Amino acid sequence: MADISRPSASPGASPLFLREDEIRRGVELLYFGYTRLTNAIDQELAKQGLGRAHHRALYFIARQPDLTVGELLRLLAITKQSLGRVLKELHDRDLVVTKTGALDRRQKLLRLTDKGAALEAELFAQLREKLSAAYVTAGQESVTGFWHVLEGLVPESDRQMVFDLRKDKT
Amino acid sequence: MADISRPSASPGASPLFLREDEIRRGVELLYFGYTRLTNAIDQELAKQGLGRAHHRALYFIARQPDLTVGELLRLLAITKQSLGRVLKELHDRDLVVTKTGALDRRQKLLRLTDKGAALEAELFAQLREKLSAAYVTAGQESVTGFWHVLEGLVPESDRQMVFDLRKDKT
DNA sequence: CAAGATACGTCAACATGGCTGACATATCTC
DNA sequence: GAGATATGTCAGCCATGTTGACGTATCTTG
Repeated sequence: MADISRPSASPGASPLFLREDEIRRGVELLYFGYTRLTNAIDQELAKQGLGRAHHRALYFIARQPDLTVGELLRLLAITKQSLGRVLKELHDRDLVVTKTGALDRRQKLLRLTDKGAALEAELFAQLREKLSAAYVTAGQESVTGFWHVLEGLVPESDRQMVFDLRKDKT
Repeated sequence: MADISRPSASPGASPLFLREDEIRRGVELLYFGYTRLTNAIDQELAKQGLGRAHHRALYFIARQPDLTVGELLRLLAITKQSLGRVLKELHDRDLVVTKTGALDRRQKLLRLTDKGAALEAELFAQLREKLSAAYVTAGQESVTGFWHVLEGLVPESDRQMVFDLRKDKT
C-alpha cells in the first residue's frame, strides 16, 4: 500500500500541494468507482424490468420510511414529472405504498411494501458486496478518509439533507 | 474533524466491522459526491451546447493524446454508435482531430485541437476547484484513503486500463 | 373566513444519450 | 488470398431527464 505523498521537501509548508495529476486521479477514480459500483445492480434491475431511476427511489424510501414526495424530490434533484413516472411504476408493481400525512394531509408518505423491501434488500446486497470488499482491502483508516473527501464534495447547502438520512424520522 | 472509528472495543480483533450503516453511508456519499462534482461543469457545457457525454470524451482525449477510438470505447464502456455521434459532433466543432495511426493504419488517433484543449482546460478548472477544496479540507491522509477505497471498487479486469491513463503513451 | 401559498398530480412535447441490428470499408495478419 | 480487426454509419428504439401549463386538496395567515 504505497503512500503517494510528495517527496517530503518541506513538510508542513503547504498543507497540500495540488498537482494536476492528483486532481485527475481523483476524477478518474470517482468516475470508474461510481460507475462500477452501480453496474453491480444493473443485471438484477434488468431482470425486473426496472432502471436505475427506480433503484434510486427505492433506495431512499428504504433508507427513510415515511419520506415525503417533496423530500425525495430534493434528494434526487429531478423534476416532479420525472419522479412521478417512476413512483407510478413502483406503485403499479406493488413495490411502494403511500399514505396521507398525519400532520399535513397534503403530504404523501412513501413506504416500501414487503415486496419492495425484499427487492431493495437484494439490490443492496450487491452494493454491500462490492463496497465492503473495497473497505476491507483499503482498511478503516482509508474508509474514514474516503468519507471525509466525499463530504467535502457536497455543497454546504446540501450537506444537512444528506446527513439527515442517517437519522430516524420522529 | 471527528474520527468515525468504532468505540475501540477490541483494536485489531476484526479488521473492519461492516455495519449496514457504514455501507449506506458510502453509497450515499459516493452518489452525492459524484453528482455534485459533475454538476460543477454542467453550466459551462450547456453554454457550449454540449452534454456530459462530450465532456467524458474530451477528458480522456486530453488525458491521453493519440488515444485510439477503440481505447476510448473501452474506457467509456459504451457502444461505437453512441461514441460515433459524440465524436462526430466534437469533430464538426473543431474540438477534436483524428489522424491515421502510424503503426496500424486502421486506427484513428484522437487529439484535441487548441480550441478543444482550451475548452477542456476550462471544464477541468471547475473540477479542480471543487475537488481540491475537498482535498484540502480532508487532508492528505484522507486523500490517500479516498484513492484506496475507490481503487478497490474498480474490478481487477479494468484496473490496468485505469492506471494506464497515468502513463504517457510511447 | 377568504385569499394565497404549498404539496402533489398530470397532460403534452421534447432532448440526451444509451441500446440493438445490419452492413460497408480499409487494413492487418497468417 | 482469406479471415480477423478497427472504424464508420444507417435506422429505429428506450430510459430518463427537461419545460410549460394547469387542476385539486389542504394549510396558513391577515
